[in-house]
Amino acid sequence: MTFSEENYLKTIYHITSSSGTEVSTNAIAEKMETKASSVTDMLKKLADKELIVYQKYKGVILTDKGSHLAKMIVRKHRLWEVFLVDKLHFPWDEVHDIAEQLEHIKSEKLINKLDDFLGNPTEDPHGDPIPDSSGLIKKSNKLLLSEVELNKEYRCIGVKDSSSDFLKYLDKQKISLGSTFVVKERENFDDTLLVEVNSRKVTISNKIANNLFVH
Amino acid sequence: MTFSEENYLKTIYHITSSSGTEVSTNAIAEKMETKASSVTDMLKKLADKELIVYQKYKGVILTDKGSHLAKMIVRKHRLWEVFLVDKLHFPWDEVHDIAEQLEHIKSEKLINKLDDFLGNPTEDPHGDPIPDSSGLIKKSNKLLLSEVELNKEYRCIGVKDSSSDFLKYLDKQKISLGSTFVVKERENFDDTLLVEVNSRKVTISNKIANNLFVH
DNA sequence: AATTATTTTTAGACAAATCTAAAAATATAT
DNA sequence: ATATATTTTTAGATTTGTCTAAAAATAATT
Ligand SMILES: [Mn+2]
Ligand SMILES: [Mn+2]
Ligand SMILES: [Mn+2]
Ligand SMILES: [Mn+2]
Repeated sequence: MTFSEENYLKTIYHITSSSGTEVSTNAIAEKMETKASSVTDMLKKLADKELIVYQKYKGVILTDKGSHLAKMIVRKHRLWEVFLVDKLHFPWDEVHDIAEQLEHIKSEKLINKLDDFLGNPTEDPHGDPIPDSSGLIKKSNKLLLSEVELNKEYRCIGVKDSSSDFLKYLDKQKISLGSTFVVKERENFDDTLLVEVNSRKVTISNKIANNLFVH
Repeated sequence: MTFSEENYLKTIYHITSSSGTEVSTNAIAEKMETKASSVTDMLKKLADKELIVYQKYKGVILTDKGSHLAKMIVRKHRLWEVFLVDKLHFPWDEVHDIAEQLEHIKSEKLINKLDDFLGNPTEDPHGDPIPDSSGLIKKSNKLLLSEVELNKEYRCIGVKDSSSDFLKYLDKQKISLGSTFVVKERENFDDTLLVEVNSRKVTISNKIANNLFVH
């Protein structure tokens, strides 16, 4: 598999797991910042290799084979992210781009040894689950901070958006995975929250609250 | 730079540092297992980028810029090899192929952090020197076991050939970097050596002795 | 139901990296 | 010095992944 094929597969996997249904040509093109015509070309190739089921104009879904391969790429991506943060002490907002490269390194033995070296982590630095070597994903029942009850204690377990901008904002507000949240007030007009973060009062907009997973 | 450009640059660097003079098209083609015509095409590209000095039919040499870039690729290759052996406990004969992939990962910050994480090693698992971040290489005065005096003690500090076959042979004979050698006898007919390896008597052919660096 | 808008696919072009076959330059041998 | 052999370069083709522009299919509106 080429880097390009792997990137398409991973993108289709990510869109599927949030939408659930068939993935459209345009949705792929948008996420990959490429043209729809390029996507169509690649879909034919992936269909030939039986990694996706593709019917003209109908969108695509991954086959079992394609889904497994996609999960293996995600596994590599997230394990490398753990390595970069835990071992090399990269800040969590700088690891994604490097992991985009490392996820294409081909060696099953390497990734399994890396997994052991890291202590078989189940989550990456952004709280996303790491598939195990057979593709199994431990899913946690997570809530968005925006949907949470007042005056109950929650722990931050992940971020929905892991853009550098958002992660740097969280650093500035001293919010990280493991922080405790108690929502004290919800402003009716714009759903802004008044939250105690590790007992420190912080005002959090609805947009921010919509991108923080808690438990 | 593309992977292909990096591989050509590295190959030219390696041939230069053993031969010293201009590198011929055919020498590159042979080492890269490709055709001379493909090499010519790439040489034009590298010359356009001022990474090599190229005159038709005259062979090539690296510019300062090209030489520095080549050393940075070698640096990455060897640091990753150290990581694989020291941290992930790969056997030393399995790391080269994986490092061939990892050497193309682009991030200066990554490689410098990796360097620190590994304790700034000066040599890779095969005894080859690791250029520092400015391209400086600490060179050691090493001898081949085949050229050594009788009844003097030497230490194994590197291998010239690092093919899997040779490294596995050394594992079988329990020879590794740091082993002590005392050559007791040299057979005149074929230069076979009788060597005490860590006080254990071993017969070593001339071909083997020609691929072991000692000090 | 017919028209308009959007999405998707096709057709054809292009850059990168490779190849084969042929031509040109250089090196070797008689 | 001439002929022969080797090395290197060019010419032209191929594969992969991309693009633009146009055509075809599907979806949304009137
Ligand atoms: Mn990521
Ligand atoms: Mn992540
Ligand atoms: Mn190597
Ligand atoms: Mn090495």
